[in-house]
Amino acid sequence: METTRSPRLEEVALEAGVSTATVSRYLNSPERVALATRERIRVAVEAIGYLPNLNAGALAGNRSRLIAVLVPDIAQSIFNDTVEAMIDELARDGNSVVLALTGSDNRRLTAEIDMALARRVDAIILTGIVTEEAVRKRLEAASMTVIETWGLPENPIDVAVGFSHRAAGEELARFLRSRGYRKPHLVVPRSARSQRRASGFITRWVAEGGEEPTRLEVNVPSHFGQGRLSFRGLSELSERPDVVVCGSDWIAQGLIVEAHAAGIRVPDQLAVTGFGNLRLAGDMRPTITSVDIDGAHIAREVMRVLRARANNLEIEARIDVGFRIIARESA
Amino acid sequence: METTRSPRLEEVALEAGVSTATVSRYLNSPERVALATRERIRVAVEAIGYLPNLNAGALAGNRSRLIAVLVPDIAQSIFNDTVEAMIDELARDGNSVVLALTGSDNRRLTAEIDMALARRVDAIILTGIVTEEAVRKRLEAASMTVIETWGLPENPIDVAVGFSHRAAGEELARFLRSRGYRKPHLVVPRSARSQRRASGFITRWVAEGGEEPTRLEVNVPSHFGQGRLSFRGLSELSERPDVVVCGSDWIAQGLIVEAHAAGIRVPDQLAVTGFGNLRLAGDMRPTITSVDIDGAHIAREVMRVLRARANNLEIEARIDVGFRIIARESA
DNA sequence: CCGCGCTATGCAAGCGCTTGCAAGGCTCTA
DNA sequence: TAGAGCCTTGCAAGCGCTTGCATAGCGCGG
Repeated sequence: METTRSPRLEEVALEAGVSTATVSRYLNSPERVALATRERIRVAVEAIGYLPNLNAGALAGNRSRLIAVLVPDIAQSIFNDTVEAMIDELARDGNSVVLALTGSDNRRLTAEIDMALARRVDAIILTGIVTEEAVRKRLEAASMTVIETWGLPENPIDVAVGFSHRAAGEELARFLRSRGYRKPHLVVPRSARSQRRASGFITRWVAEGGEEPTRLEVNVPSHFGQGRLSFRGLSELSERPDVVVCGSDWIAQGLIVEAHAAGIRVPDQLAVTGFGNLRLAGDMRPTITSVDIDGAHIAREVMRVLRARANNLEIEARIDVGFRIIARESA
Repeated sequence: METTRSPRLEEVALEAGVSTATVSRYLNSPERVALATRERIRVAVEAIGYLPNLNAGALAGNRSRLIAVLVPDIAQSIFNDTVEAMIDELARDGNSVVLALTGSDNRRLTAEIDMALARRVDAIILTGIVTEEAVRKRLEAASMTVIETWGLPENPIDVAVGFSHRAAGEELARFLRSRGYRKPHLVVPRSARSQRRASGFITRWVAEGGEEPTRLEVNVPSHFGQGRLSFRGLSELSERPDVVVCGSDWIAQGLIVEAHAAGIRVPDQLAVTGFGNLRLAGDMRPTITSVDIDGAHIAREVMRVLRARANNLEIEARIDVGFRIIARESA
């Protein structure tokens, strides 16, 4: 583990016969350095094998190029596509992502936010809406770029990039109604988002003359196994539903597998919808009708926000990326 | 976005009537500060709402408390459990994780390694073994803590925490042989790890008197849809296998679904095994026989390595966390 | 009552960059 | 040919911490 200290900017400057200021400029905004000088520095950097010390840069420049991304989990997360797309985009711009896990625990959320602030990250990206008031306050007090994704609250802490879960629920209700279903049953994960969708669904469904749907709540994160359990729960209902609206594709998938095992044909005897349009939704047999959220789109909008902020430009506080119902075989 | 600069160590020191050195010590090793002083500083920190600037700390202390974790992807990754467990453990120790995505592209891997070095991370954690020589060299040259996980190479770059994929393959061969299967078919993702397992399986299978298994290669990351495709591929074989050894639980799951759709009973007419023992393996119908890798165990060992390094203690270069075959209904 | 060995604290020199300011050198116009 | 204006570069003052070294205070044995 004994190493000679890694080369500093100064060594490069010496080698190239310029000042450290010029090398710094070359590294951060090459267009401000004359072409010939650029080349000399390039050669020097190469020769020395110089790698800048980003911590020093962050301190001096008050810009860390570090973005905190806070998610509940990654083992079983509907956000993974979005997070992956964001990390890709951010890396392309020379940023690094500090990924922090919050579970569904506000204490952990708070702790991770403090950590992010201590790191002086350039922005904090949250998946989901922050409901807890204390957390909101803390974030607002920091007066930094905070991006809430996947949700679209009335009053974002700073900026929100997402879609209306309520609208998604309503749209789904309309869709199923138009397909002639009569008796939906909702399987709703205990997250603010899912609850909102369910609420939208019910409102719309009833408004269109349907009778109040039955519902079952399940824990988050939702997973395949819950689908199976949910199916069993159906037998306890006084009347069997004709369509089960699941809070995630995993639940839908599990439910379909269990239905088949019980000899029930999907969608003939029981229709099913999922949410998230994970890859498996299109691969499942039958393919699963789902609601698609374009993670790459969210990532691009997040980048747009970040770039706007970097250039002191104005940006909308609420960016709607929408959603699409993907009609497939299961409903 | 106009803010007054956030409070510095000095303000806290002033408020508490001590020097910045003492506050710094309080923050980093409280036991070195007298009890009464401790309390005064605690109150001052609280009153001021002080959050240390970790970038400054990293620069001054030559310790970033930043750990880079490099994975191919997270959208469809068998490592997610392990990564999640590592992030949890690391956060508990006051570290942050910089998550970088490398795909299966060596250029990206190299770029992300450089980024990690520029950040002066305290350690780099890789999932999977680094095969590319240039990358190895770069990492060795950095002479820092580098932990390769999930694999167990003969000569780790620095430290490896994982298991022998070859042994896992061999063990699976032995297991299936003992269960009386005669004609296995392998579905092998194009990753070094999977290839190694396949190779171990074949060697062992043949050594035990079996005939050379057939095999199908699939792209990484593997997913549910490939399972379905793999099933269809079976019909092209001259003789139908009695067990399909899949490179991941997702493939196994997809294959089972497709088999059912084709009216083939699993495991009666066709047995299936997965790999990774994801949650769904236990939830699937039939439940999937799989190979369990204990992500939390890997995470704990990684922490042990990190702590040993922090205290300049010796640590084994190869830490075997093993694997367990979980026999379930599907094979 | 002195000196030794601790413990608790302070002093101040960095850590390796970025950037505001200023100056030198050019080009171009009037 | 002088001045204006731009481009390029250097100077040097930080950015907010950590930590080696020095010092002060204290208890205690001789």
